[in-house]
Amino acid sequence: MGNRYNFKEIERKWQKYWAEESQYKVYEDPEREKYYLLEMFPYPSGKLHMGHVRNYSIGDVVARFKRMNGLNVLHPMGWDAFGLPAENAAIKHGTPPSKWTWQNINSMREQLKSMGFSYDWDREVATCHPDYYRWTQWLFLQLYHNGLAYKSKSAVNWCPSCNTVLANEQVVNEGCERCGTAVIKRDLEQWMFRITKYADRLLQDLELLPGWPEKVKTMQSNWIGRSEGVEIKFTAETGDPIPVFTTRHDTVFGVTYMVLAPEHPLVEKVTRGTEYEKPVRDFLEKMRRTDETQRTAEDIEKEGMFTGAYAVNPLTGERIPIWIANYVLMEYGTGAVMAVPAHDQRDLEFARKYGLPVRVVVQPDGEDLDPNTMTEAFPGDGTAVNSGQFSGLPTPEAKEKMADFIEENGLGGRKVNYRLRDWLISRQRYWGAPIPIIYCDQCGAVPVPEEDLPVYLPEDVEFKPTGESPLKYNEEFLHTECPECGGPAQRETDTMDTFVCSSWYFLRYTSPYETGTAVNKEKSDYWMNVDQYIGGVEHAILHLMYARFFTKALKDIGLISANEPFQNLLTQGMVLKDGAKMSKSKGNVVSPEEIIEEFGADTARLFILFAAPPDRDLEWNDQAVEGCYRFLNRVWRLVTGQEELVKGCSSTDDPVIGTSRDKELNRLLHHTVKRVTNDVSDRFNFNTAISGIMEFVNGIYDYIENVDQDARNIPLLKQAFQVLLKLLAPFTPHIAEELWERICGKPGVHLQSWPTYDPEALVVDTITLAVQVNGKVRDHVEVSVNASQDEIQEQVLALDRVRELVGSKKVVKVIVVPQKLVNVVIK
RNA sequence: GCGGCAGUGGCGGAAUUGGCAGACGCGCUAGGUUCAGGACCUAGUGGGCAUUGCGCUCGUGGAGGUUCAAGUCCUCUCUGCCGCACCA
Repeated sequence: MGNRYNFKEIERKWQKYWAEESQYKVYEDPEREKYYLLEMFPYPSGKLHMGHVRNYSIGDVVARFKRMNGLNVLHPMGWDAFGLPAENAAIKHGTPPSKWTWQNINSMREQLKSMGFSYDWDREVATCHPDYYRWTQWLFLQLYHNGLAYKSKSAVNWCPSCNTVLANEQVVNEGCERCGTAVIKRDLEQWMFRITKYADRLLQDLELLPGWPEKVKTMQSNWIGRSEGVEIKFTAETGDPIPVFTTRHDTVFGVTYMVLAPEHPLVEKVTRGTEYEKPVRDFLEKMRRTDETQRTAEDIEKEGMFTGAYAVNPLTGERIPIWIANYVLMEYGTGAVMAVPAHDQRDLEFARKYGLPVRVVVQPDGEDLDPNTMTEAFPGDGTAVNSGQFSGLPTPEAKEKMADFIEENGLGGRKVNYRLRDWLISRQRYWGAPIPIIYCDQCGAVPVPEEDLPVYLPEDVEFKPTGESPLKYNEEFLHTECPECGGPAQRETDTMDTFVCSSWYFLRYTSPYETGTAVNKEKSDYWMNVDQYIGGVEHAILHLMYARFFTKALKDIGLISANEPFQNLLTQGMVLKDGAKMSKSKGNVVSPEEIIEEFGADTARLFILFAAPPDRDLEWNDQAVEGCYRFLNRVWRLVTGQEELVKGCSSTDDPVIGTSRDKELNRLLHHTVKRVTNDVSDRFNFNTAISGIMEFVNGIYDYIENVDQDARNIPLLKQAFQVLLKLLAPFTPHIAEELWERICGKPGVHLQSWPTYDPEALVVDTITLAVQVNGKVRDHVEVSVNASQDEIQEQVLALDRVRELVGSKKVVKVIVVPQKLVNVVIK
């Protein structure tokens, strides 16, 4: 091999070597401190994109760094392999989803390997493999037996284009998260996970996660949407109870009407046989139609209709009309609200539109609301008025007293409501883990016995052009025996939401070959929690909430000990080109393959880590990529240029420092170690870590250029080169290993201990202080590092420049900031 | 509307605890050196004014304030991005 930086040859060589040496294989070792580093596993779409490269490059730096710091690092990789694209490809090209998926996995695995990521490939999992989904099914059964999985008929979100139901979380702007098609409501019987049982803990335990971004915690907390209030029992004149949930029970004296959601079961009952029956039915029909199309409109007009019925306010005994309106949601609270137009903007708009009365029951301090003219509701705190014995109380107190009153008199009670819904996991799709349930005419829904798992997904299937699941027509799959009575029975043909599969994969990595259970408890106890999780912020709610739910549920069932899955979370920014996210439709995609081909994996990694801090968006810049390539060439020339001089890595003695040049280089060396260590370990600021290494390289060049060959301190240079390669190792592993082999005679830079710095070496004799006059820098002064404040002050005041500026003015005071500057204040 | 984040040269970004704004890199300019080929080396590079000097001055979205000292703290305000959005 010549002396040029031949990245292609080098990268291939070391990837092969590391694999042969099994350098990244790990075992549980109670003697050693563990570190579980995890990046979100990819969907095997076929090709790695820059987002993956960024995610996994960040992770690999941390993994390699922690390893060099002596930790036992678990760094696994796998495939989130079930999902719709495989089926779409099957319908389009006739390739079976399984074949398509495994081909993609194989080619993406090769691409990951060509980046030099240090995964323990022996722990690889794929959620579509029977050895994996068998345990997904098994976990479903555990949830089922513990009352956390149930079947229920309800109005669900249906995507007519994907031919499946969607979880609440997968509905974005009233459309399908995947294809954007407007979602419609259908009444279906579906399998659900009782995540609402964990609502409070999911919310509370966010406090146990100081290592998560505030943004993600806020999003989860908003999604859970906890609100404290009171449920009050209103009663219709028909005798039917109409409970309402409110957070403003202190305004109950201001209720002038009530509103039911259009889907509320009482609507039909109270209108049946009355003159209102037909108009209400027409209205509901109209609502249902707009529901499907127009719900995305920004400010849809509040619309409603009187039902002809009345209810009684249990606190006042007042008779109030019952309306229906589009702004009341059946899914939240009780599907009915008490309307207080003076203190709720929606109620006020509605009241004004339909001429309903407005009554003020809270007066703000120093104001006097007029119910006849007010155009904006007053939702704030004030003093209760027109509220019987509660009048005169400030809002917080009124809330307490009235809640007590309501409870004492049996009119209702305090209640906590959540926005979070149970997790609907049934999917009417083929390419997913079959739900292990059998339907028997005699016995009903019967869980598949654990010993019969897995319920295999048949792989030779034919797709209907309609996109309907082939499982429905697969006789062999469909027909079975009832495990209870042995009679003929049918299998559930729905599969599980792929988010179920990804809600526990981090546990499987801890014991991927375990055959007796989903997770080996001893091993997961050693490895869990994940110390650092890295991935895109787009999973802030769905995946991260589901994984937290699973962890808590499995802990309660006794399968694991962890309460939270991910101790620290880093959400990386997007990779942009020309200011926009890379996408095929915009034509601004840069493929990782091209970059690896042109500049090598080390350059790709270096650029992506150098161009921006990991949590920020990163703008792709071809020229800056070349800049990184030039830097690696510069490193290459530096080390190979001195190769003969600095050969040999056996001596561990510190070099003897003689000249001031030596001292300078030595100080830079220790300074760089300190800086890079801090940047990588505390802050994950790889961009500044790399700039530190660049300065170090510049410093070594300076030394070589300014010191004659025979005057160079060879032990010092040796140390400098070794430290440089160790610092580079986590970022650009291949070139670091190649150059290490060249100067040390054998490979192994990644097995070295991370360098430490000597605080002594950082100490200098003199330091340069900035000299300010009235806060502006006017001069610099060199002072002894031991100089006292008085000595420094004296020295500064004696400076020509300072004396000139002071002139006849008076020195008011002199501020000396040690190590930094001196400010002379004059007047 | 509510919540979160951000705004610094031509560009990506530094400034970790209030202490020299612009590290490092890209780009650009000039010079050198090879042109064996994605070069390399040296010097310069925020604006304006001076450039026979070493200096002066303005400058971190905007306006105020606190301080000897503010990108950093406080008040108000503008802009952009992201998330949620009839949740009673």
